[in-house]
Amino acid sequence: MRVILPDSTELELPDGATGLEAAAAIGPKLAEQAVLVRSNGEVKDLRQPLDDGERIQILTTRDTADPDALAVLRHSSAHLLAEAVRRLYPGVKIAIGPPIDNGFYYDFDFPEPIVEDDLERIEEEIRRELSEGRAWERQEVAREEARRRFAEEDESYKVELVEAAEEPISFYTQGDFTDLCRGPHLQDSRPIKALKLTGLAGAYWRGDEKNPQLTRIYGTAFYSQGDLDQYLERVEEAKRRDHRRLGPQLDLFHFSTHSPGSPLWHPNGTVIWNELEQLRSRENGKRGYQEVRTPIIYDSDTFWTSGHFPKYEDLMFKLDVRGQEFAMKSMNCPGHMLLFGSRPRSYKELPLRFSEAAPLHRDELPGTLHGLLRVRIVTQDDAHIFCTEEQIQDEIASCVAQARYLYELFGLEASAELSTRPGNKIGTDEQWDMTEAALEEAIRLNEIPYTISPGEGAFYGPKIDLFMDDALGRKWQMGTIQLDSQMPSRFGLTYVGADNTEHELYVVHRALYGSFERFIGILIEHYAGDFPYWLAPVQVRVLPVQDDHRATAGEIVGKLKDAGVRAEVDERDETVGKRIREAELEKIPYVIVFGDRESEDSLAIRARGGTQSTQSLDDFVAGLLPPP
RNA sequence: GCCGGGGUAGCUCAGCUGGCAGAGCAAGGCUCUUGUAAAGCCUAGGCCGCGGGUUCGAGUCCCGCCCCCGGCUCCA
Repeated sequence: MRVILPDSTELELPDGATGLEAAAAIGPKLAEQAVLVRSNGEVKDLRQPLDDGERIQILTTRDTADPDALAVLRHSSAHLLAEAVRRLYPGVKIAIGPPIDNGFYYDFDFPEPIVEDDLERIEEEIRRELSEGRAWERQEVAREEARRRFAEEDESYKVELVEAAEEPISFYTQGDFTDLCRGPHLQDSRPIKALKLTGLAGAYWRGDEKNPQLTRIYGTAFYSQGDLDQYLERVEEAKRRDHRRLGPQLDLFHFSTHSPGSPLWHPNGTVIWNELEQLRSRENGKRGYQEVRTPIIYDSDTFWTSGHFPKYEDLMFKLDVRGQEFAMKSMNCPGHMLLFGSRPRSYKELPLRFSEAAPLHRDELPGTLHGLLRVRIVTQDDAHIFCTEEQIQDEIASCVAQARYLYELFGLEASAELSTRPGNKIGTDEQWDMTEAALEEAIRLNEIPYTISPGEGAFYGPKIDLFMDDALGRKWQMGTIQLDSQMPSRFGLTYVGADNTEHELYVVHRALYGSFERFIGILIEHYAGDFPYWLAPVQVRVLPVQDDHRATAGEIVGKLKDAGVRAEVDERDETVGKRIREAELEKIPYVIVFGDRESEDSLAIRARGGTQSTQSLDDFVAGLLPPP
């Protein structure tokens, strides 16, 4: 048989040859450094036979940054971790141990709980394994045999996995440790040059909180110590961008234990909020949205009608109002439904787009709160578009386009997730075909990378969720665009068509920032606090050099303010160097130093970061960019 | 909510096996009249997260609670 190499040359091999044999046929050094085979985007273990005509690429220990090469290294590292834990903690049960984005983990069921300090001795044990050296053997076994072996060892989680495992079922053995595993794995442990256990956490078996909680040990591994050092440095750098650190530091907001999960916005943070609010208002205005204001609290009947109580009751704050139960809204839909239903509606009014940025209160579980990214007061840039069936496609497309425009404005990169029909859907398959296709087309048209989550849509319609990463690479849902016919019918809403009869009404729920809180959190990390000029809380600071420059500096600030610039003077009795340093730490876009050498026709402008120029006041103001 | 780690001055942190609570920066005062990332001197600042317990004595040990951090679950 023959296989095709990356440079398109063909390699003649005996039938059934493995990746390792292919590597050996090319050169002994390649065989020594090989870690896995990639063919058509899939990865294969070196010990598995190749197919005739297969296009293959052999990855080696020198492909240190290749995601597949790293994954295999980390997967093998996870097995070393399991081996170590099994030796150190008799009676432990092992669950699963996959590679993940920045490392790997393995889940265990310990007879006695372990603590963080235990990681050190486990890591030592792994180091010992590494110095002894380990090699991986692959073995394919019958399901019954696999089940028997794990049952004998009392590895109940593995028995469960065997039931669900796809054929062929394979085992990998290193040292005296054998694990059920699809592979691929390294040939031996020599390429693992750097390994570190990074954390300890609880994790539910199979991700279901009804299942027992296991102990997850996180780690990471690299082909070189330098790569590990670099990775740790990147993590440190990311921590410096953390909005929970920068927010209070830049005097944007803080959290108080008197209202957990609800930020208190300082003047600086409020400036940013208001700029975003105005942007929202301008953009919605251009697209035919109408601003509305609806109540924060409603009686319980409303939430039974809307369907929020059956599903979200335990995350809603409830109130006793003179013996009657009320609740604070966790979404704007009910108010907008009531507003729409205040009088009969004609097809001539549709589409009708109501927008409102009202605070929503959600009683999120304490353990889930996370700075601005997960809060109990959520201010969505919400809107509900009431429309006919024929208008759905255009309205969805327009929402996605607006989201894309918005994100590009900030240089943010989003990814989308399309959630399709669930098992308990209502409506016909033809309707779902139509609406799912409409949503997918809108995403594709706007060139947003996306994945499909089959069955994750609401029972009344499919949805698009838009995600972004924080500084540490964690994904957060931002915008959401959801199609719905259920809510209007729950509130008995229809419209009168040209034929003078009532018709089924559709509504598109959409938020594009997602929430102001989360969006600002992401922006802080995205810019690392260096906001673009139009968002910067203080845009220009003027520093008089000596006392007798204060008067003129004050006049310059006055003129800047008249021109709409957020300017202030820093006339504190500190050296110029100190005041510049502080302006830099506060990340103010422009500093103007004003002394004997300057005049209004010739100002010394220092841009954030240190570049200096000389400009007249008028030229400087003319060069400032207005908000988008 | 669950697993693990934390909470000491406005901020960053030290405080060994229980024995008078500390540093740097920030703040306030004074001196200096200042030129593109930190002038000098002085001063003040603490319910050691909250509540209970053990002890002659608790920041330190034990129990409960709150909040924060890393995850899980959940979610904009």
